[in-house]
Amino acid sequence: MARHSAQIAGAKGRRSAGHVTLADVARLAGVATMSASRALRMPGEVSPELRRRVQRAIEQLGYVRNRVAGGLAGAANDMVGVIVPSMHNAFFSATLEALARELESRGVGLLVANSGYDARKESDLAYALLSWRPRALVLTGVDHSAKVLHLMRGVSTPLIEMWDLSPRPATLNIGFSHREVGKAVARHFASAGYRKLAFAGANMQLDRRARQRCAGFVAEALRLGLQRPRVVEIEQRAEVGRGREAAAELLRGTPAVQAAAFSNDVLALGALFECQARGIAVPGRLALAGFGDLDVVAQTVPSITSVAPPSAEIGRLVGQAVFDKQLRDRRAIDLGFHLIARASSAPRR
Amino acid sequence: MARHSAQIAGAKGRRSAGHVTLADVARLAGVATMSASRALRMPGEVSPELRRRVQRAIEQLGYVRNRVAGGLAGAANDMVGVIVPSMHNAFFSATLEALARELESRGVGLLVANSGYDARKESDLAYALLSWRPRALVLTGVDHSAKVLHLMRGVSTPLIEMWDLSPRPATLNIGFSHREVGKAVARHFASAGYRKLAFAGANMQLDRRARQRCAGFVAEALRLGLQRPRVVEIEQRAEVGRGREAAAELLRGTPAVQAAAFSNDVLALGALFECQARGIAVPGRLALAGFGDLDVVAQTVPSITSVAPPSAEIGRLVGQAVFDKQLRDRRAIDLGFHLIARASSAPRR
DNA sequence: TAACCTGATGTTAGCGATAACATATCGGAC
DNA sequence: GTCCGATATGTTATCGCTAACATCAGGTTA
Repeated sequence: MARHSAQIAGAKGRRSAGHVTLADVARLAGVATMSASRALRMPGEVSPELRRRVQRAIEQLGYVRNRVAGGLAGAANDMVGVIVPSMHNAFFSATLEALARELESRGVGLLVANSGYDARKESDLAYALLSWRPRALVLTGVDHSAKVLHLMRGVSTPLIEMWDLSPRPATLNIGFSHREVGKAVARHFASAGYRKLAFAGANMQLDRRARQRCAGFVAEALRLGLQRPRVVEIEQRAEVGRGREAAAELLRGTPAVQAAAFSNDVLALGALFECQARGIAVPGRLALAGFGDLDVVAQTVPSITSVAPPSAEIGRLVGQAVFDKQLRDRRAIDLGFHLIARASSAPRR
Repeated sequence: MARHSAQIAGAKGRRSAGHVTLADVARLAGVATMSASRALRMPGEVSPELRRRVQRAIEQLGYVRNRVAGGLAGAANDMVGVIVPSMHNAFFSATLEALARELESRGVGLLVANSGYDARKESDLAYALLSWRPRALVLTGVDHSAKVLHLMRGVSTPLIEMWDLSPRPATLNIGFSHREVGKAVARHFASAGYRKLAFAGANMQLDRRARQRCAGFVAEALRLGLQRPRVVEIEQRAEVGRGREAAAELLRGTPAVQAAAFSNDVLALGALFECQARGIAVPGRLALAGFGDLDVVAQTVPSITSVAPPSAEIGRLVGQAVFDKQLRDRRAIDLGFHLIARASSAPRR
């Protein structure tokens, strides 16, 4: 490790290895390190002359601020850690993008990790992220292993949970009720005249939110006096191919299902394609509804009914909560959702 | 927030604010701070007794390692900065996921930012990421503003460029040739008997890779003696709706286009839906091909021909390059791509 | 028994920045 | 001319950890 940053001083060579430090800048500018630091962080509080000299030295040396050192020294560590179950998922990407935008505007970085819906991995990742001393830790969902909660007890980092609401939140929850989503879809089908319903969900053992949507759907159907919806569980991640299989499965059974809700638009899309391949009329013979309001489901033929979650809104609000203690002290923020009725579930007859 | 984890612990309570430090742990364990540090980082080189005592103290106090301090002290700063044009894009998500997996296995974090295809934003973000002193900086593409390159000159951080190959790489490039992709699609159409070709691309002013695919497509069509393909430029981001519009536009012209390539599967998908809506036979009246090999295009009816980029492979290799200097010294790694012929471009007649 | 390893643990001195405090410097009021 | 306060800059002491070196047993070897 290069340690001799000797600096002949008279001839001001740049350190051969490593980065330029603020002290190097200050030396070149002929001022104290602290003055250089101030010139950078509070340009309004130093003389124009000092500002100019420091600026010139910075450009000359190619100095890049070192936030690691800054973080240690007491300046807030400007980073936020986020764990999502999957980055591949368009929902979470939209949230991440909005969150990143919100944070960037205040010079805060985004440290992301994905748990792959694995609780054990989630707690490992939470530890890893906390070891960077982020300003806040953001987790997806509200059901975490005891290990994660125990971890959080030892540190002063605020925890924010997103994309779901807990019945009894122990920290800030920003999301919406997946149970209500399921109920809304069931009501929608019922009011459009469909009586024989079904629900197909992927990854429901691991994805509590999908499970909740399913439970809400079934409960509401029963409450409305319909027969208990058939539930098809797919033990894998949501993929279009799985949606096709689920649709094939639903079409096999008797009595015939009239309307099927899916835990995810990706599955609903697959179901539509399966119907197209078999020449089954949608919604005539089978009505469909998804979840997520992916760009694509509005454009299919027929277009697919879906529920739009407030993905970007969640990201934005989480970003604000990072900086706003008052906001963080609210226990739960329900951002709601929108059911968007489209051709795939047009009223019967 | 529950704060009173007071720990009467004999006499020595935990510091009222902030986190537990390694010194606290060492004190409780009755050893020197350095010994605790060693017990954590090189458990094989300390006595079992010491390891046990430190471990117990850590559990008792809920100590969480502070990598910020570690980073400053000289241990490699275990973080990698990545800038992608968009997180919403499934291609880059797959790369990020693979990269994250590769890094996590070695305890390295992923600091991500998205530039939104904006060069100015990219250079700002590059600065912000570098200020965390990452182990490496990973950028998407090979065309960066002079500002970014100037920035890199001042620091010792390795730069890795991914998802494209430069004709004269100045740093490690891990990707494939987008020009070759365009050529391959043109050849595929030609060999399937299509003579009148077209290319529709989104965001081509900003997305050099899409531009290259287009250029390759056109060049190859000409080389094969076909007439110059019609090119439709969409001045926005790729969306399914834009694909529908592009298809409508293509179907309007004369002479009739027989086969259309799209810069992105999302557009191709839209084009298929537009054809479905208008009752236009695919591939009978119009053949289609996309790029990206999204999960969904294999399942549509008819399925859509696409080019599969090595998204995950790129992430994996970038992850390896971060740790492997020898790998990094290679200038370019061409991972190639696969054209997957499907029903949407089946041979004519 | 002294000189010499060897392996385990302790001590010291930073890493690069910033908070808190100390010290100019200047103009104006008396 | 002296004293004051306001503003601008410099000094010192950390922040929490780890590299490098120092120390100290306990067992060899001659």
